[in-house]
Amino acid sequence: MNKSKSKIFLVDDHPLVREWLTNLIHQQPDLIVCGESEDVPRALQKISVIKPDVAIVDISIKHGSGIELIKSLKALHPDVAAIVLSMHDEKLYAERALRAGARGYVMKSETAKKVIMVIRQVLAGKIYMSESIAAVFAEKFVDGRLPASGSLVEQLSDRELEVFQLLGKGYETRQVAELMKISMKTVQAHCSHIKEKFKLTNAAELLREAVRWHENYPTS
Amino acid sequence: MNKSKSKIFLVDDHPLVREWLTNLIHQQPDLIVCGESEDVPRALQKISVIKPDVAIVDISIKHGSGIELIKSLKALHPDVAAIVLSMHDEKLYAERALRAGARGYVMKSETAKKVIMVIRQVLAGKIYMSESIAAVFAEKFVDGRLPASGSLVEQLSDRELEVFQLLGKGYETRQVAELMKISMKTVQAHCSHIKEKFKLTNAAELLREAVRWHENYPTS
DNA sequence: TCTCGCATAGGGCATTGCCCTATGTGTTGC
DNA sequence: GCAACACATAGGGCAATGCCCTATGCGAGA
Repeated sequence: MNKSKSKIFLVDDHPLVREWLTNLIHQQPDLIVCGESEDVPRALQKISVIKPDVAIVDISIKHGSGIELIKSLKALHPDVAAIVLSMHDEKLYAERALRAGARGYVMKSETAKKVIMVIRQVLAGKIYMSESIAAVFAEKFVDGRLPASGSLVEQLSDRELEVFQLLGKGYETRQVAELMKISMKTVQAHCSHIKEKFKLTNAAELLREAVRWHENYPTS
Repeated sequence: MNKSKSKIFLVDDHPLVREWLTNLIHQQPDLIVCGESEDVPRALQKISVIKPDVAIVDISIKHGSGIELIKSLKALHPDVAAIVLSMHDEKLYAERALRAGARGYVMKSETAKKVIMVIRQVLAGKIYMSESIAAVFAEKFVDGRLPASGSLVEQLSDRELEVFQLLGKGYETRQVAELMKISMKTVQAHCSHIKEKFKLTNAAELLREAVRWHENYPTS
């Protein structure tokens, strides 16, 4: 049955990007786009029906983060290989994504050729990451303990980072809770942990740092 | 000379997006991509030679912001109409972009059809913005006649500005009150007035604006 | 003088911040 | 395989703050 094409599912809230990917993939004789979705809940729903071979996921999608989707995928559909397609610099998210279970990480600034190459590698059972990310991983293997050599933000857990980003956009605690679909209490707990990690003493300083960071690394 | 197509110049550091736009534009009989660039300096250089009709600019490009590019374009090549194509929520940047001289603002989450529509509107000499952004502008025109030239901060009274700056530094209301040797109640009143003037709805947004302003205009 | 913006501040209720506790779930280490 | 740990989740409870309304004194203009 070599005739059957490998099925790719797209999760991205930019129609632009979905169109581009669809075109690109349909130019390949052995690949086909079997579905797409704009948000996490519908992505999970469709994927459980369609059972694609690969899911290409944008990190910063509406209604839940791409990282959460990848974790869910790994738990619910371990046969579906996730590839992250992000517009963000890989240093910020690649490690989190791969830890969450992604099998590839490509930036949107890469060429079309490379995207296809990554899909093929992942279909072949390999994991793709850029040389620079591979170097970071290797270093951490050798070194062992990782005392957050880069920015403090790397010390944050995935959910803490999400809260931090939303705060940076100017959302209140209540709004963050609604967006993340969790209790305000949990958001407050995340805030508390972020403050500990960053050695901040009050909510105003947390807000300031979140906004500062957001100014330098705008997300979605 | 109806044969000559309108020339579009692309400034975006994502090859993906440039490819997509090029394809899209070349499907139109009256439009053509006349050049592209990944960063601000080379964009300015090429534009001064090519003299396109429209420049489509990503806000968050490497090596200088899109806003700065638009300001330069307006100063150096006022005949080149700038359209911002951003992946960021318009509330965050649309106003800044339009103030800087952009004649259109489209999010990358819009459809291809809309992008082309905006290009055509701008070529026709119109300014395009979404309904929600237009509403914000209209409100500001009707409600408060804005000195426009320069920052909104000029609308603030002296004490309000002091509060605003201290908030931007990450002080809490209580600390601001202590530093200014006034009651917390007064600080809250100042905050309330600032929020009115800036049309902010809650304390988190006020904090965000204060920090942003502080980042751009550091005081003492 | 009357009005208007500004700075000051209190009252009062809803909301939030902040500290403590707690549970379930992975992961890591032995 | 069990213990320890980090993480995500969330409730309880009190103090602090946010936010709306009201109020006073002051100076600048009409």
